[in-house]
Amino acid sequence: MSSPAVPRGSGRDAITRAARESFAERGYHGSSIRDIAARAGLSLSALYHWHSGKQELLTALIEESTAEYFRRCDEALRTAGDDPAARLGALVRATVEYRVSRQVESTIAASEWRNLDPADRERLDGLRAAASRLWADIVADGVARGAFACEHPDDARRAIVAACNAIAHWYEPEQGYEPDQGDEPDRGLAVPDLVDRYTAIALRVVDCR
Amino acid sequence: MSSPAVPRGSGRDAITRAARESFAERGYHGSSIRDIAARAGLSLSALYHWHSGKQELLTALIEESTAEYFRRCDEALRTAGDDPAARLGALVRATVEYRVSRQVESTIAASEWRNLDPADRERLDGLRAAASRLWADIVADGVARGAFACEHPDDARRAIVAACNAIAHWYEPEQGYEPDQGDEPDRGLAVPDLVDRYTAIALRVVDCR
DNA sequence: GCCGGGTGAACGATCGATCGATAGGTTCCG
DNA sequence: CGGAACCTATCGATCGATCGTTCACCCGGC
Repeated sequence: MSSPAVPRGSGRDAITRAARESFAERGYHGSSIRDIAARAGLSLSALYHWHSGKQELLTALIEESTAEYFRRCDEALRTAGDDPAARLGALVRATVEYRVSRQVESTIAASEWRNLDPADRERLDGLRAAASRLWADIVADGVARGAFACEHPDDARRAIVAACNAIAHWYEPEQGYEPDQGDEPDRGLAVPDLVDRYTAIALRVVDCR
Repeated sequence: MSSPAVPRGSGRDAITRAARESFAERGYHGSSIRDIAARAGLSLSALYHWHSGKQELLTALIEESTAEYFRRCDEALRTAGDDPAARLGALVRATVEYRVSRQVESTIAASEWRNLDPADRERLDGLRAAASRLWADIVADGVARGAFACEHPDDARRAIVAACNAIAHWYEPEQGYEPDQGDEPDRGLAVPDLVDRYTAIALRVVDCR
C-alpha cells in the first residue's frame, strides 16, 4: 500500500480516537491497549510514545469532556438573565446539547468514573459537586421567589439531571440521507426540538407557575 | 482458627454474594474470579465447583434481579385498578422499591449489560423491551383518555424511568442507630416517602390534570 | 466405600509496560 | 554543498504479572 492508514504525525489523534471508541464499546477494563493501538493503525509502542499509559488515556478523555460541560454551563448561564425559569432552561439546554454533541465521551465519563486514578477522581469530584450546586442554586432560588412550587427541590433537581443525562443512552443523531427510520419515532429528532421538550419537562418537574 | 470463615455447605451463597460485591465495586472486567473466591473465603476451585465460570456468575446475578423487577411490576399493576394516574403511580412504586431494595444488583444490571453472553443479552433485551412497553402503554392510555396532557409521551416516559433508576446512584438507606447524618439532607429518607415524592414528580411530568 | 464439598498446582493466553533499534526529517558546522 | 549530529515518530521483541480455566487429588460424614 502506498498510503499508510494513518499519516505520519497524526498518531496522537488517531490513538485518542481509537481509545474513545474502545472504552465506549467495551469499557475501561474490557479494552486492551493493544486493541486500541491496532484500531488506530499503529503499534503498541506508538501509543506509549504519545501517552504515558492506559490510565492517562482514560483520564484525558474524561477530563476534556468534563471541562467542556462546564464551559457550556457557564456560557449558558451568563446569557440567561435573572429569571429562574430562564436559568433552569439554560442549564437544561447546556446539558442536553452536551449529552448529544459529546454522546460517547459523556457516557464514558459517567460509567468509567470509578476507574480513574484516585487523585484524578478526587479532583474531578470537586467539579461534579460544583455542577450539582449550579442546579441546586437555581432551583432553590426559584422556590424562594415563588416561581417554582415543588415541595422537594433536591428530588426535582436529581430527576431533571437524570432525565437529561439519560438522553445519551437512546438518542440517535439526525440522518439526512437515511430514509429508513426503523421503529423508533424519535430517531433523528433535531436537537433544538429535543431541548424544548426537556425544558418543558424540567419546568413541570419543579412545578413552575 | 477454630471456626472457618464460611460454614461448610454454604459456599454457593458466599460466592454469589462475593461476586455481587466485586462486580459492583470494580465492574465485570475489573473483577477477577480469584478476588471473588478470596472474598467468599474459599478457594478458586470451589468457585468452579458451584458455577461454570465468570460469565455465568454475572448472568445469574442480572437474570435473577431482572426477573424480580418484573414480579414487582406485575404485582403492582394487578392491584392498581384502571385509573391511568394510579397505574403510573403503581409502576413508579414498583421501580423505586426495586431500585432501593436491590440497589447493588440493579446497578450491575444497568451498567454491565454489555458484558453478558450475546445469547443471554438478546433474551434479556426482550424483557427490557417489555418493561418499556409497560410504561408506554400506561402513558399512551392516559393521554388518550385525557388524563395526561403532555405533548411528547415518549420523552415523558423516558424522563420518568431515568429519574427512578437514578435513585440507586445516590440513595442511602435509613440508619436508625447512626445519629451522624452528614451533609446529605435526604440520607435515610424512608422508602414510602421516596415513593410518594417520585410519584408526584411522574404525575407532573406527564402533566396529569 | 462412595460422594458431596473442597483444595493446590498448573496450563496457555493475554495483560500493561519497557526496551533497543531505526527510518525519515531538521539543524548546524566546515 | 555535504555530511555528522540530533530529533521525532514509529517499530518488533520481550518482560513479569495476572487472567480464566482445568485437573488430579483429598477429607469427613452417611
